[in-house]
Amino acid sequence: MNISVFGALAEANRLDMVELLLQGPMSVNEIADRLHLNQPQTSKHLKVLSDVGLVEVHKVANRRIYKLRTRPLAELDEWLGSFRKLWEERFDRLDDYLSELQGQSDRDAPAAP
Amino acid sequence: MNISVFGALAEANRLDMVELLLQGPMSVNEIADRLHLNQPQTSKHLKVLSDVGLVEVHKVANRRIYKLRTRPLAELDEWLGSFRKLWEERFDRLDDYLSELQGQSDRDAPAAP
DNA sequence: TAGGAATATTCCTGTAAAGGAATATTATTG
DNA sequence: CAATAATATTCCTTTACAGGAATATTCCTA
Repeated sequence: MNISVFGALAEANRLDMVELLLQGPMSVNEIADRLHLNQPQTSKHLKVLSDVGLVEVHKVANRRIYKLRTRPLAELDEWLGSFRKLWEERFDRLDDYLSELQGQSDRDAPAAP
Repeated sequence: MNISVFGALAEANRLDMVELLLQGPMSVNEIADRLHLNQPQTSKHLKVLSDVGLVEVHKVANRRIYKLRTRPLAELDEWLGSFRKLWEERFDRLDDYLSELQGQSDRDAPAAP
């Protein structure tokens, strides 16, 4: 898992951008307008997103069209896969750990409290 | 989506902690040892994880056992769901957007320059 | 209750990063 | 080529935060 993706998404405006771009590719000014940001900030944030591969740019005449890239999100999804069993199957090794802590002596453990 | 989760995971040691805790609940010193961190740093990072709900603590005698919480990860998974179609079905609204930009006038567009 | 684990907290410092404002750059169009 | 639209970059200031070191706290045990 590329940790920089988390860093990029850890900023509110950038998270908004990513969600906005779900609607489709968009120019800088369009993004700025929709999110009520000024243009320089928008460009800066887009650069961060671009650096971590969350968006790609396409030059079209005067404008730069930013488009969401699926790859990093797919990788995030994959990473989450390791954890998915945590909530799909009941996962609670706490009890195991606790009895392990106590020297796992008492063989006849009590039922679930 | 709670953005603070991204913030918490945006730090390498904390990401390591979360992945480590996938193996099961663990005490502070155990975590510190395994990740080659000192105890104070470990406690600090665990506090951050705890504040965003990624872990929960159980007091056992002298120790504090930290355990992964599924909720925020499940929510992250759910959030990702909005994007999942991006890579599952082909998703490329760029062409649509481009022709939309050009006023969709010229029906017979030229090939790539 | 004193001593000692296990853990949390505080203080300090350096650094990364966000926002504002101004300016530079690139490309279009007349 | 001049003027202008669209976007990127730079400079500055402020703030958040990670790491180190020291210390406080909590809880067990003899």
